[in-house]
Amino acid sequence: MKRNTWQREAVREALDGTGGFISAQALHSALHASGSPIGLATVYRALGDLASTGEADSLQSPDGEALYRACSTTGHHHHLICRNCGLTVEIAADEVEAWAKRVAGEHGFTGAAHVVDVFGLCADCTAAQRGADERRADATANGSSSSHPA
Amino acid sequence: MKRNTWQREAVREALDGTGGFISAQALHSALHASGSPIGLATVYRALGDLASTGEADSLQSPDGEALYRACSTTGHHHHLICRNCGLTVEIAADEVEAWAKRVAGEHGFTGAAHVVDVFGLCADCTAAQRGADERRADATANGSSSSHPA
DNA sequence: ACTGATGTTGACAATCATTATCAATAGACC
DNA sequence: GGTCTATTGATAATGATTGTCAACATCAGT
Repeated sequence: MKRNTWQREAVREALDGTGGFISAQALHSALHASGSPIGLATVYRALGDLASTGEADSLQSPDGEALYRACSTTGHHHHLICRNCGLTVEIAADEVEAWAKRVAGEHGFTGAAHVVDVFGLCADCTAAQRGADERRADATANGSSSSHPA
Repeated sequence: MKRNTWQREAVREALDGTGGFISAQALHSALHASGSPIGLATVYRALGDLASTGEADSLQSPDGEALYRACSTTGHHHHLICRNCGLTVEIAADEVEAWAKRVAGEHGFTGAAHVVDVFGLCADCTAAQRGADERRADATANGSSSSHPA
């Protein structure tokens, strides 16, 4: 049988209280910081459960960490994520759904699923960044790798 | 200075000889199997280099592994990947590019980048699967998790 | 409220991918 | 060939995640 424990609730609430995506480790730290003695393994389990129930979305950060987020829509949707502050906006993408299905079909693929996420700098971070850029004029290119996203 | 070593060539060729995406570990095993004494660390380094040069694309598998692939187009493109056999088709997605840029703009985001990949079953695997489904009538739902892709 | 069966927890060990270390090696240019 | 130094590779180190298992807490029935 499925039991309700304060630990699971704690994880759910902590996740709700977070604007964007957060890693299991970070969420555990946050909970600890706010006085909860919850164990790391439990956080992982709770997040896994939430993700499989559809109550939370998960994605892989470019450095291989799993990130979770409590989403308002239980249905299908995508994300627009600020790569600086983590602010996340849920977006519908009917066009893209259709496109994915069509492209898959054109190549004989069935059971099409897709991963679609947009990363960028939110308005606030863009402003902050611009300020920073003006202050320092070092033209050093950023060394970030992560080829695929573009 | 940048030196040319047979190791880097070996990795490049092994990657070229692979249809779809492959993990660093798997590529290393493959190289070993074909008699190359190349070291694991070197495979990681070579793949990292290829990825940062744009000669290879990389993405995160749902279980947190980094997968690499030698792509014909050095420019920007996306992938249609068979989740069963790994067959990969490169696809252009101008519509999606435009969509991503527009959505980002609508929410005040700048520097929009995106991750767009379509997973499915290729024609061959679909056929094979259908055959298998007919043979066994166990209606057990698949237990796969991985919430987000849809 | 009491109790028993069992789902759940949490500390820790184990695993797995990836990165760092560093002495030995081998390209590139003379 | 000789020198300089980027590169290699065996191994240790790191970091995220999962497995283990005894102790515990929850829920249903009383």
